[in-house]
Amino acid sequence: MTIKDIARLCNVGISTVSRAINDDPGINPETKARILKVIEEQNYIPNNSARNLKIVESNTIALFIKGTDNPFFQGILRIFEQELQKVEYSYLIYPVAENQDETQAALELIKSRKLKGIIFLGGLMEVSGETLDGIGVPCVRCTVSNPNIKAVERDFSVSIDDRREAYRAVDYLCRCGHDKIAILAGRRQDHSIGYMRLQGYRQALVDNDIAFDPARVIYMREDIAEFTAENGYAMTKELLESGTNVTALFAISDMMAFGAYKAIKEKGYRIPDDISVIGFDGLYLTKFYHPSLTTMGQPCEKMVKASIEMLLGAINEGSQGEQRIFQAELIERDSVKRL
Amino acid sequence: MTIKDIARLCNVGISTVSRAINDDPGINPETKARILKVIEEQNYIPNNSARNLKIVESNTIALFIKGTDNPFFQGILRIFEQELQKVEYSYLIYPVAENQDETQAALELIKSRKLKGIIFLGGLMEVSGETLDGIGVPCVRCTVSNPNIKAVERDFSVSIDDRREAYRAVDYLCRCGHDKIAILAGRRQDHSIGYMRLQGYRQALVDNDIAFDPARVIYMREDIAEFTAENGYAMTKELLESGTNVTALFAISDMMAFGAYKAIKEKGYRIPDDISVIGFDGLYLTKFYHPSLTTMGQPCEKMVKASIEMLLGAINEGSQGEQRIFQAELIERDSVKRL
DNA sequence: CTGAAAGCGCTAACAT
DNA sequence: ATGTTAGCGCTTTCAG
Repeated sequence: MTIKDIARLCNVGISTVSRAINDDPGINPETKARILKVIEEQNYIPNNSARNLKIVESNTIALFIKGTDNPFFQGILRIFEQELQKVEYSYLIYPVAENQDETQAALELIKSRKLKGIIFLGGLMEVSGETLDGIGVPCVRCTVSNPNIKAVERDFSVSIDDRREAYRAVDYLCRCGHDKIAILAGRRQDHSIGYMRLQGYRQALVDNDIAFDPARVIYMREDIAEFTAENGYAMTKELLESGTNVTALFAISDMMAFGAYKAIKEKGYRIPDDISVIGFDGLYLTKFYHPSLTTMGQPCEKMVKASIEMLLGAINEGSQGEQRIFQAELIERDSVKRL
Repeated sequence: MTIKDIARLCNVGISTVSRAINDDPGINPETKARILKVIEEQNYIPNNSARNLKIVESNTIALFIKGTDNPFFQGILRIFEQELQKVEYSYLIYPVAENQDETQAALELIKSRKLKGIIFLGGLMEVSGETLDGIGVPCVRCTVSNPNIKAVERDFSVSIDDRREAYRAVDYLCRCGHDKIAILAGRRQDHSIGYMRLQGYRQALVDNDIAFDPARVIYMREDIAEFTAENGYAMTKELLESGTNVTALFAISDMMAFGAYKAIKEKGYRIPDDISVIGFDGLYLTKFYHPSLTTMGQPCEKMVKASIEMLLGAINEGSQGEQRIFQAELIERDSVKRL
């Protein structure tokens, strides 16, 4: 069943059918109704590939997401879906596999779907601004902060300052009277958020006149998936069994904090009485742990809105590249004790 | 940059370029290398819409997923991604929005991408087998058990028997000596899994000579999202404040059990000493709650593999429709006390 | 307001 | 081994 068949069935030309489908103003309402009826009856569905091939421009933007299993992204994705509805562009969500090259996929989709712009969620940690520029349509990277990338003219990104927010988390612990603070850090060779959050931790210690103790830095296990509860659990167990004296724990992700909870409780310690815990991200479930987890909440809604706003600005007004850094919110709950 | 441009640049015909791109055996390796080099240099990317328009058949199957924010699906999705890699078909993941009609989307994609088959994850609760049959390519519904749908010839589905597994969960509670068992159930008007799991609960009570007490059935709150920790929290609070005597709690989803944990602990009760809790689904995080949550684990890996197997069977051998029902696994952990 | 016709970029016969 | 050509199903001038 093609447009031709419908045309024949209706005794009209195919362009008239096309007009009916595409809400073209210049068509007799009666003809249109008649055609639409036949289309309905015949269960005809236009072939999108053919349409995409022909059209010169679409009003489509895409959201690429790498790491659909990242719970932090899931919350963000939800907000995106909600916000993108409000926009005059149609959108498409493209989950990219861990080992897949999103730049390549982007190029492909831009061609075949005539994309107007792209938002990248996750991935692209190491990619240069030039590469992004080479994509040809405006791109904004959401929640990716990589200070190693120098900005180019049309580089858009929204993120938090990982170093500063980690600093704030640890500083908060210090101000609560803690001075034996451990960190559940990233992998040893991490140069991205894991590294930056560790930097923030160290600086906070310095500024609070607390000596840095390498024994209180637990690096992520290489043999377990990154940023998971499982890893946090193993790391915390390692810490607890090392006998290192600790009154508070900064986990660089909430998931890891959940793992830490488990390890701490298993050892019979109480949170926050024996060990205080602070997380990072502001996951939905932080409220539903006991005690509820104090955490640095990322301003997801703001970041999502900014991402969309920047992309539309770039598309519609050709605005200049911009790095927008948002402030996280310290969500004080019940997992940190004031000494 | 089109195939034509590449052809001109290489001084060959476009079909030769096409052959180079598509690994056609009948092409001089040197020519091919030369063309590929130019393609590389020029950053040429074939237009997929044009290709899809032209090709008669693809070897693509699609995974439609409705409810990307459902944590249970996330685990499944992960397994799917892993398993689909091993298959001789290429695949595509299509997240469908809550309000979107997946049947329509399916029809569209089948046309434009020449899909060979589809696996539906979530959604389609109410859809008839006939509708599915009308889609034209084999479809398998994964994790959707709806006894109201009568099977048609080419109806494929894999699921668990919600009624039976709920029965087993509650029966386990009974065998542990509990007779004051509450259920965190689905919405009042639920006719799907919520209803079936409630049925299983009631039957288990009957078979264990326990009187049914309506006060021990808490229906999901209408004003809160379904199956969430938040809802489970509110429901459990309601239960606890009602003064109803309860020694064990069956939550029809793990997320709701997480919410229940929170409510129970807030009231100062201990799990499992004061109240035992059993969940349903077997989420990753059940291990990382304290105490770890006893739950009816859905056999995700088996279900995923079966889904793929059935779909390929239908595609390759035109096999008959089939409803495959798997058994859940009672994962005994630390949240249920033997009285 | 409607129809005819020219491609969009590509693949797949069919020739050479 | 390579080139030529006819469409795939649709949108979009351009005429009527």
